[in-house]
Amino acid sequence: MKEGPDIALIGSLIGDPARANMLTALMGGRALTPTELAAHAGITLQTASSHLAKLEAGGLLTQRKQGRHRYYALSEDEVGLMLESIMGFAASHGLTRHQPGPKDPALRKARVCYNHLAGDYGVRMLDSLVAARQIVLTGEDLALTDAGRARVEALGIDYAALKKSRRPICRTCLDWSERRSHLAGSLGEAFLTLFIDKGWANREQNSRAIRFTDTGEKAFSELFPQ
Amino acid sequence: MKEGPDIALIGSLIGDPARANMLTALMGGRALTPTELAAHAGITLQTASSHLAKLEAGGLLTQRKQGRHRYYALSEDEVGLMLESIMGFAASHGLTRHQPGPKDPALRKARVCYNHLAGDYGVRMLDSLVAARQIVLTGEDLALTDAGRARVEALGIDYAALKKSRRPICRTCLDWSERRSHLAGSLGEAFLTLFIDKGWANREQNSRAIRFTDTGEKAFSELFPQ
DNA sequence: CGAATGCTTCGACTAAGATCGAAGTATGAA
DNA sequence: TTCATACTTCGATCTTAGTCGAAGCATTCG
Repeated sequence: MKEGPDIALIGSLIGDPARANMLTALMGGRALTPTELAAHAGITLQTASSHLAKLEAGGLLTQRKQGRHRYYALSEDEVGLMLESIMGFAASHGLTRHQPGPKDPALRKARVCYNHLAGDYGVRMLDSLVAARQIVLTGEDLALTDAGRARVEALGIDYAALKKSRRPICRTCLDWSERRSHLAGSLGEAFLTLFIDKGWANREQNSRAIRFTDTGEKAFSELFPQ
Repeated sequence: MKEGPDIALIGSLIGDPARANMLTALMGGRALTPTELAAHAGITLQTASSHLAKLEAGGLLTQRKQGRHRYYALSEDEVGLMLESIMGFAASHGLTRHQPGPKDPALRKARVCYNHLAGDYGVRMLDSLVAARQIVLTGEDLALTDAGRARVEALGIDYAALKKSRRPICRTCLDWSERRSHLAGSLGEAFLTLFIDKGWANREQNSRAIRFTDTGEKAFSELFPQ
């Protein structure tokens, strides 16, 4: 009868507070167990289990069994992008669940957006790459230039491996705190992994915040001048 | 207690089937009355009225009184972008409400995405503008080049007026049928208005589909070669 | 082999909210 | 003024689904 995709199903999955809390926790990028997710949502394990089954059936989550643990994670990049776009709208209307506290500035400075860097630092990184003509817009969203590719490989990122996968290498993702775009896609993920592997940045426990070390700050500023 | 924006509230607003149907109808770009929206959703006027009040309180809709009619519309571009991103996810998981019928190809070819052109034609238009270097990526998403500006003004679009408003002129919007970006923002809206004013294209009644006339097809192909 | 941990399933309770009939308000037309 | 249209508010009903206790699998460890 109606035309177009069914958004009500997805909306109702996101619309329950317990499920929304779990999804927000999973935006931190780590795979989490039902027990951990139940704690995040403030509900019992039984209830969490039923929610997780629904989220998985709806295609938002995937699970991986490992011993007697089950690890849940967001199923695709698209899920992260979709959630971030909803967060963007919610934030712009003052719909926040937290009283602005000490954690807030840290989140705005640098945080994980599922698997890549977001916040002020994420936006600065993309700006800098574009200013240096290492990334440009093509028909299919963003693309690495030859210069960009050389730069990326010099940093030790395996470009060939990214190329092989069917995932888009570069994507834009709308930042809810900055209200501008930052870099997502497999390259975005590779950059964040690089920063952490090099010891330039650390993920905070139970938070989406990313804390840069002093050397990390310096390296980041040199790599991505403003 | 939790950090980050409250996505549950927005999700629950979108999550009710009746409200989702109304929002989808409003993605057609026309402002609609409660009576019309009730018909789209298949509910009585009383129920629709209560839903519309909630959507307005949540910031998704605005209303404009005109005589004894009330016209509801999506409140901002952001709402359209958010809904389209959810539709993108839903469509990629086969969550469609319609049995693929004769209307479907028309929608994929060209349709309204709130206030701008989407579908194959929307994507082709952005591709062509980028290939001709009339639009490029800057730090802040897309931007018109000088060449692009001249082109736009030659077509009769009032660039100065677009510039004055606080709305972004160019924006990307992820297309759910093509799964690539097309042009949103005030320029995207201006282009669609132009096509309709020139008689190149018409909006179908009660549908998001856009039908190009023969002269419209020809003009479009010349303006935006592949 | 128990015993313990991690998780799911079942069943019953409860509360939130979607729905509509009926009545009330506002605008416009005759 | 009177009637009609468009919409909102109120109140009652009823379904849906979120919740947790209890019990049941599965896996690991001693």
